[in-house]
Amino acid sequence: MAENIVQGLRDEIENGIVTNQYSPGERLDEMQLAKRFGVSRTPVREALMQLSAIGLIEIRARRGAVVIDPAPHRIYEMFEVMAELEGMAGSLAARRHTDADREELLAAHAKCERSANAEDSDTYYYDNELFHHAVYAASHSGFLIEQCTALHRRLRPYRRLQLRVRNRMKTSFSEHSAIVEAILSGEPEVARNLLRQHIAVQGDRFSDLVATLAQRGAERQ
Amino acid sequence: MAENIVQGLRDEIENGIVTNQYSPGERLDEMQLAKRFGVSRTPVREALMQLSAIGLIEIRARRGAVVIDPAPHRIYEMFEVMAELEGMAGSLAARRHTDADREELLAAHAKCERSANAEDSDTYYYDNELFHHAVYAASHSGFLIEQCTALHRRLRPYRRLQLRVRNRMKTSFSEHSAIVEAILSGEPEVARNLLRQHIAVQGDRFSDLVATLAQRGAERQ
DNA sequence: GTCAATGTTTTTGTATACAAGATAGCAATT
DNA sequence: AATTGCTATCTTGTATACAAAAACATTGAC
Repeated sequence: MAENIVQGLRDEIENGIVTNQYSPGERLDEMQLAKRFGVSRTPVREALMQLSAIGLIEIRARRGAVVIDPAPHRIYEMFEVMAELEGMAGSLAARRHTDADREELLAAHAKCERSANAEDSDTYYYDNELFHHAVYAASHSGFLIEQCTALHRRLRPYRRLQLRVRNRMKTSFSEHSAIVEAILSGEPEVARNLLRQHIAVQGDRFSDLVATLAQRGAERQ
Repeated sequence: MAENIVQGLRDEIENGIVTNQYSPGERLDEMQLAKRFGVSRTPVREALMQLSAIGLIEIRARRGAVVIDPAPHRIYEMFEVMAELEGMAGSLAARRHTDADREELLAAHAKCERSANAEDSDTYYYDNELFHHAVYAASHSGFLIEQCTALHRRLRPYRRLQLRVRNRMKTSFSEHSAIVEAILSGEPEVARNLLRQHIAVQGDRFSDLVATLAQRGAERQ
């Protein structure tokens, strides 16, 4: 579990939250986690502290930590900001990408094509992450890459839900094609707008999101 | 120092970093901080953990915490992202602002005018923060407000430095006027672009930034 | 039978103790 | 005189202990 216990705990718990193993609203008991991972409360507390700083859990004074359960409109807002940041990354990528970036982007895009054709949503989910990271990397802005990566992580659970919607994979892939085209042909504003559209949860996609959230809530009961 | 010790320590230390009391690169000794604030190492460690998650300090395994010393180009990247987020806030504000938002914005703008005319850079620094927060608030996107506020905080030390540059206050204020105009007359794209320009560290302003950073470095010696 | 009050238990918050790794200083050898 | 290796000390990382607050249950009264 990594050389650093706290780091490892943080990742482990974060993963548990992202994979819905710890559900939104669930209380995270320090002692329980400590016993489960075979450590004392101290590193557990420090890991929770970090998750709280990231915004994944909330620590209320003397009442312990609970997994944050954001309202649908808040998730919408998060996607809205993500859309803007990815648009920015795409715009910079169109201007700054190197040959190596080009290869990375095309490779990720090819992987997405395979998994989309195979209708394999788990693999597509993973390949899609590769694709987006390739765009971030091509922006060559270290800080932007960090911000995008962090927000992308935080939105993981919902992104996964969205893939359940019918045909979303195919649509997503064809949007990717246009994005690749815009970036590689060096059109910053086109790339920005396409990425914005690609990420934003607009129109029907918002009701889809709310519906899948409700479904997940029901599955938990 | 707040009801929550850890929270208080975090703010206190963060403030120390922002005001350059703890200089970039400086080692933060847990025992020293504990003695200074009259608490044990435990809450100090937890506060440092949080600062590390925010990105203000770096904790290297078994080597303690040091204040992060970002390279100029990284600060530039941070302003670049800030420009984009503020642009987004301005765009949303132009579409969504209420009468109350309008009052807030105009009030903050008037305060800026007074402090700019008085050539009082300390007051202007503060009123300028009010103004930008008024823009964030008018966006009515809770998540965006949080992100903007967090990044704004992190950029505080450099923002302060920039006001030292000759005439920056007057220029800043006249840019504010155009921004207010665009937001209140409901022109999202104009507001976005004006805010982007207002924040971005472009052209001469980048060399000004590097110069003032160097100056501050010299003052520390 | 229900509500309230009090006592118990559980859990968080902080302090301290202990272990292990890193740094620095000193000595010895080349 | 410089470099390397060893030892001592200092600092971090983790565990445990103790205090205080909140949740919970039990008992008694209406």
